[in-house]
Amino acid sequence: MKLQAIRGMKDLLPPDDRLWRRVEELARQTFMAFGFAELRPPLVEHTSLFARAVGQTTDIVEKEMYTFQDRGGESISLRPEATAGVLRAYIEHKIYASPGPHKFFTIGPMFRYDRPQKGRLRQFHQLNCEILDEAGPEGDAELLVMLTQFLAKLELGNITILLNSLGCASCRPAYRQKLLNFLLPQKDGLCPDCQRRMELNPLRALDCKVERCQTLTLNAPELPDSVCPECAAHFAKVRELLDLAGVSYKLEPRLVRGLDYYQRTTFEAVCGELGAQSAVAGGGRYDGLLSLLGGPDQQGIGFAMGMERLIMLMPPAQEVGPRLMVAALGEAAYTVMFPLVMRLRERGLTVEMPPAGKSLKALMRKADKIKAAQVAIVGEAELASGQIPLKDLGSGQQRLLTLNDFCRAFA
RNA sequence: GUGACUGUAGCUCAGUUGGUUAGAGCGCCAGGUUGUGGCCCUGGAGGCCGGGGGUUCAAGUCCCCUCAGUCACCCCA
Repeated sequence: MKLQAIRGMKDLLPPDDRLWRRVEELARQTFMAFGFAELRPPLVEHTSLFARAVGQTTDIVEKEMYTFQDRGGESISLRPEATAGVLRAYIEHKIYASPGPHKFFTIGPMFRYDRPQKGRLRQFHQLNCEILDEAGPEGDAELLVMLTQFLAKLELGNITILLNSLGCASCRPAYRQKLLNFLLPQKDGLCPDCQRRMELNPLRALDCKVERCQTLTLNAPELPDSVCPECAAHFAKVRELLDLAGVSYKLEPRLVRGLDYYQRTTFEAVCGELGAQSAVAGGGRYDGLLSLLGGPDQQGIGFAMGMERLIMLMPPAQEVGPRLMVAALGEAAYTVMFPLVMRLRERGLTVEMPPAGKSLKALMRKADKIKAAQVAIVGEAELASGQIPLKDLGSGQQRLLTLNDFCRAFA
C-alpha cells in the first residue's frame, strides 16, 4: 500500500483552511449581492457532455480528462471544468422556461490529468459563475465588475484584467481564414507548436511565447479590427459600461481562450507573481453553447477562478489560538471546570482544556504553544477560595474572578 | 506528453577522493524549578539515507530503472 496522496492532488491542512474559508465566504457574499445562487452539479458526468461542450479537439478533452468506464460499461469523466455540468442541469431541469437572466455560481474541485507545476494541480478548485439567458453587453459588464470587486476585496493587488473580443459564429470563420492566409506563407519559420496550432486553432499562434513566432506574426491581422459590426457594437458597449463602473482593464487583441465555446467577449485576470500559470481567472461569452448541447436558443457568459492561484497571492495564514485555555490541576478542578467549559463552547467561544494529569509547567507551555489568548489556572487552592486567576498571555496581566464572574466575562 | 534540478530525523539542511556505530539547528518529551509559560542549562526519544536493481572487500556517496517533489515547455484557472 502506498501511503501517499495521488500525484497532483493535495491535502488541505491547517492553518490554510482559514484562507480557503475566507475566499469561499467572500465569494458567496459577493456573488449573492449580484443575484447569483449556488448550483452544485455532480463531479462526474457522461464523457460525451464534456466532449461536446469543451470541444472534441481541445487538449482538455483529448488528453487531460479522467475518463473511465463505470460498472455498467458507460464512459464517464471527472469534470475538468464547471460550465458543462451547470448548462446540463439548466437544460435538464428546464430552468430556461422561467424568465431570465439566470445567475449561478459553483465552487468545487475540477480534475485534469496534467503534469503538476506551480499553480497547476490535477485536482484543483474553481470558483465558477455563469449568467444564462443574457444576450446583452450588460451581462458581460456586470460579470466583469463582479470579478473585479471580488479580487479587490481579497486585496491581492497587482492583478490586470485583459479584455478581447473573439467575434461570433458569423465573423470568426472569416477572420480565421484571413489569419491563415497570413500565416501560411511563413509556416516553415514558425515553431512546431505553432505549425500544429495552424491546424487546430490558428488564433493560438498569436500568443506563442517563442520570440521568432512573435516577430513573424507582428503584422498579423488582429481580432477587434476584423469582427462584424454587431460584435464591434457589443464590445464597445461592454467597454463603455466598464468605464462607467470604474473598472480598469487592458485591451489585449491577442488574448485567445483555449476552450472552443468562447465567442465575443473574452477576458483573463492575470498576475505576474504567479510564474508561468499567471491566470487567476478566465472567461467569456459562449453564445451558441446552450443550443449546441440541445438546449434553448439562449446566450450565456461566465468565468472561472483558480482558488489555489488566488490563495498563492494571499499572505500566509497565521495560526490563531483559542480565546481561552483552562489549566485544570487535578481531577477535582477538572470536574468543576468541565461543564463550564462546555457552556462557553455552546456560546461559540473557542476554549481548550487539556487533561488534568499534567504539571503546571507543562500546561503553561501548552498554553503558550497553542497561542491561547488567556489562561485560567484552577487547582485545589482556587476551588477552596472560589477565586480563579485569569491571565492574559499577551500583556501578562492577571485578575481574580469568582466562578460566576468568570462565566460572565466571556458572555 | 517533453526537459532540467532535487529526494538524508516531524521541519530546514550538513555528510570529504566510496571507508568504523549517519550528524547539526529548530521542534518534541523529561529534568534543573513541589502553583506560573517564553530565556538558559542538562538529558532523552526520533532515520528501510524515497523504492528496486547493479558495480565493489565496502554505497547516503558511483551506475541503471522507478516513484515523488520543484520549475519550465505545452495547456489552462
